Amino acid sequence: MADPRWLTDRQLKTWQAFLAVSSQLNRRVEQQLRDDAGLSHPQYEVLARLAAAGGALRMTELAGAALTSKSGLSYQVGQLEKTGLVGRRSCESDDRGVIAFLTDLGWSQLREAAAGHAALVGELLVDALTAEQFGAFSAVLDTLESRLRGAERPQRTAV
Amino acid sequence: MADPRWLTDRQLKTWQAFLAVSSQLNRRVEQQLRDDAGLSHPQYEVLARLAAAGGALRMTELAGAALTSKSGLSYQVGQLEKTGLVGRRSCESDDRGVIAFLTDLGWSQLREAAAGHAALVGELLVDALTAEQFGAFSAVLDTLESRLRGAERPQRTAV
DNA sequence: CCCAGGTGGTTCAAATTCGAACCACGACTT
DNA sequence: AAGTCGTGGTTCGAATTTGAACCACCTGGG
Repeated sequence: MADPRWLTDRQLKTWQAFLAVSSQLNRRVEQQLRDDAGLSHPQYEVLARLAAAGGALRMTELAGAALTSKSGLSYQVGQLEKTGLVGRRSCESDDRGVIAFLTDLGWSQLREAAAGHAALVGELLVDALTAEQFGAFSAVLDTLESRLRGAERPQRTAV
Repeated sequence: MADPRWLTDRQLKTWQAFLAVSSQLNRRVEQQLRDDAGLSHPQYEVLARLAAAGGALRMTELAGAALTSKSGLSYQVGQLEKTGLVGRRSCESDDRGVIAFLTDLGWSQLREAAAGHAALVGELLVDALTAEQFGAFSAVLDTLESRLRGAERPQRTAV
């Protein structure tokens, strides 16, 4: 193979900044959720998704954005079940299916955690940027997201 | 406390897109490194930092951008030592210190992994965006990074 | 009806992660 | 020189993560 591709300093620096920001943001959010509501970030995500879907969702749908693996999801839902924030019931139309749903306790815990979470994200991500920057950032993420979704395993470089 | 802050749909969606992109990118990179060179992403980061510093660095410096905790770093360096990619020697000027350094094998493994890594990051992050988008993205990350570094624990919301 | 193949979820073992506790040493006081 | 405090790294146990193996069930074809 010919001359392999290299990244410019700027490109490399950007990539590293992305990693650093990502790691730091996660750390902060994790800490806030832990302190405010005793939840881990993955757990909060589960609750939030359930709430966004009206309170119940099939496991597969929950696994959607793949913030975690299938088994990881099973584990977290298991933890949330132990603490009584969600419950499981089987799916009527498909006996294999399992539906996770928010309990009353789950709803209220989520409500509590959500305020602090929104405040933190607002502070770290929104307030830190100008409206213009935020718009550009948002657009870039959309682009990247769809690009990433598209080619799971780009074996072929064919255009 | 008065009316808690809420995020707009757009803001929330952006935050979620960030999480998704971050998670997906990590997954891809992890897979490439594993396939190409049998390294995990944290391990690659260690090698890359060592190389960037000329081949050796103190543990503390390595822990720098906090992609992992102190103990996590100890663990990974331990793994790399087992496979012979790095070595440890004590620091002359400070007996507490430990200096990790790249072995010859480490250099060559890194060289191999680096090409594929650069290609992948180039493809997923650089090629996916217009030059203009990339510039904006880069600027935003710089802003966020410095903002995150600044206030470790924003107890006070004072403006 | 029965079988092959695919999907939805869980379970298992192994690897990794984190924070807390810990040890050894340097720096500064007295 | 002894004492105290802060720093650099490692070690420990507990929690989490992952992919692979597995089981139960649906779907389509004989």
